[in-house]
Amino acid sequence: MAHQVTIKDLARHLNISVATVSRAMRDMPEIKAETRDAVLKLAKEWDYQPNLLATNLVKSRTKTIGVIVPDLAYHFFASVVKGIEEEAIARGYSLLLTQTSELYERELTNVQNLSRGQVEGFIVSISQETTDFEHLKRLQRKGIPLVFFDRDADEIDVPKVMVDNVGAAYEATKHLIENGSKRIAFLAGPSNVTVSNLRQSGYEQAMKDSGLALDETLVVHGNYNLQQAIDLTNELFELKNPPDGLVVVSDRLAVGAIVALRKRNIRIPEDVAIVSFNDEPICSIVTPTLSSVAQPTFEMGKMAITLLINQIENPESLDKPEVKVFKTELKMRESSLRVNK
Amino acid sequence: MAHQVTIKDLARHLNISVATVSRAMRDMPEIKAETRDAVLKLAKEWDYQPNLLATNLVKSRTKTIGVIVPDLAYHFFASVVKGIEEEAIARGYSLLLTQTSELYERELTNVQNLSRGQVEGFIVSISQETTDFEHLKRLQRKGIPLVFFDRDADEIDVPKVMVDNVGAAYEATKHLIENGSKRIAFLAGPSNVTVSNLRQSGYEQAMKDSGLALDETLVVHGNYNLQQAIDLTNELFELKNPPDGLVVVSDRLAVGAIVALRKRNIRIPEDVAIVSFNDEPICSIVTPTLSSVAQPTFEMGKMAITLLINQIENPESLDKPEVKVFKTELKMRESSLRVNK
DNA sequence: CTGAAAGCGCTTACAG
DNA sequence: CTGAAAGCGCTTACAG
Repeated sequence: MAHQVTIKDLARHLNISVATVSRAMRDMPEIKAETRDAVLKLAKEWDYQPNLLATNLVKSRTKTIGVIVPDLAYHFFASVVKGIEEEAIARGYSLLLTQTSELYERELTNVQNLSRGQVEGFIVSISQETTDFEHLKRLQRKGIPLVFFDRDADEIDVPKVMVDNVGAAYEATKHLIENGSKRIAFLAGPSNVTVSNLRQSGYEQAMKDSGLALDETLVVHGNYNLQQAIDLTNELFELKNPPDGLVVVSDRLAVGAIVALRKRNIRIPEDVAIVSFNDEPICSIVTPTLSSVAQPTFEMGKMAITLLINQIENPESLDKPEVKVFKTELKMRESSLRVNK
Repeated sequence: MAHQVTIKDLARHLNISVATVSRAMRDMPEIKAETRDAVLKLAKEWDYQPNLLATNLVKSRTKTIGVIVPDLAYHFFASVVKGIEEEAIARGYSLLLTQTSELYERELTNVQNLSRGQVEGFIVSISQETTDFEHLKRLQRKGIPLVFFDRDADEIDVPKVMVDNVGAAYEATKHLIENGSKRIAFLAGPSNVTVSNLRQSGYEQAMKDSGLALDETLVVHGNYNLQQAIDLTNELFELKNPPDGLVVVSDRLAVGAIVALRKRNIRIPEDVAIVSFNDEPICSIVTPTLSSVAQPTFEMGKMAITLLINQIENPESLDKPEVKVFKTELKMRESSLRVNK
């Protein structure tokens, strides 16, 4: 077929104007039933559907939202995206879904491309590499609505969907302490990722409050790479005075830690108790099963898009941007539960 | 800010025509350097970027490809998508990424929306539920290029990126037989998923060729749900004559089988040897480590988009659509290796 | 080197 | 109930 069929083709064939075809296609009440039926019949026959680019251009609306996440292969992000998607469909919006693979460069081009008229707003969780937020500030300046979830930029004042990372880490650390750990290490993410830093401060607070020593050598930073988690764990357990508890910033890293500990024949939880974050399905599958802090990912996704659509549909609202903080839940499993303390 | 800045705003402010602004923005050689610089300077100052909807509309090109997969939370799909993405970026194309959540309805609306001028072609892996292929045939009729990977529609003759599922399953089954299994069950996917059926026939062929009985009660069908895998495994091991080998259509299901077997205190691989498909990272993490058939996901993604771009850029080519079949590799791990047969 | 005009495929006052 | 015209924000022959 030479070209896609357009409204003009239909109009010519039916000997009516394009305006009438346009109205008939959208079932506008003023169109005579006969005319409408003829248009619809031919449209069906010719597989005609209005070109969205044209429609969006004239309406200056796309009803589309850009979603930018670090990596869809992370269970956490895939799961939040599912929540975003459900609500988007329910409210008649479409999603333009992109991942940055944790690269600043990708984040930049994704934001720029999508902001060229393609989307009405953004939901973003920033990449590990991102330290320059100019591309996001530009959105603000242009008046394009933006919502952060999980990984945000402190200096950008927009609605955010977060969990109480400090409190969650505090609770997780306390849990290890209650189960008899005294020398607790923290396996952190990259030091520029806010989420990791917040969890670290919750950990530190819990240690202090329990009168336990804070040993700087017990806080180690990695990215979200399995092999690096293994290496860092090995380093920790080659210390003269190795830890007897481990708070890990994510399940992904905790699994690395478990693999390393198994190889070293260090028993979990007897020799070292572990708790981590995200409660991915793998927590119930790995041996020993892994204690982890669950986040309400689906609800977080729904909230993120709700806040965004609010901005889109009430642009004049002068309210201070809301920061929604969701409750977490510590799921206790074998890796931290010591039967005999 | 009231509205996004357009080419007209720049033209008016600089007292030149929109045509000149348009040319300057694209660095066309005929524009005087002075003029160009003035335009670029103001564009930068005002954060102007050409509206993509308008550009695409007039060019009748979007340089964008629709990617429709069942679920991005499946490691296999996320990984193929990464391959697609790399190559897309390298060739100057963008991706419109959507997931169907295995729902036919979503697949339908995704295909329809994107085909309204938004993309120049599709890469699709069909959902579990899909049995009606009309929406995809429509793409063909409209001359919109289409490439399948992994899960295809038999009756639609377009380029496909597959692995030799029959051969891979044959090899996997033979491997179990060589390790002493005689009564081997097959934990299949939904009976309308081609990939599952192909693997099943490879399994059956290997059984026959080895002179082993094919017992219909040992072939059970599930979807890709963990709990169902557990249930099906339990059913298999409540048979009077339970299996001593298990070929599982995917790692996701195999993990369910392992969980069920652990609970029943059935030893792996001593009592039952297991091999599955996809070689997800979890295979090296679960206890025992899981033997699995690896597919070159990244290369498959690159091939899929290469075939698609070929179609887009050489629409007149009359070649018969290619079906690229990639080699798999059986990764042998603890779940199938019996030291003493 | 630059501009006026036509056009991409639609929608929407306005008129009749 | 329908059509002609203008316009969404661009690009591109064509003319000068």
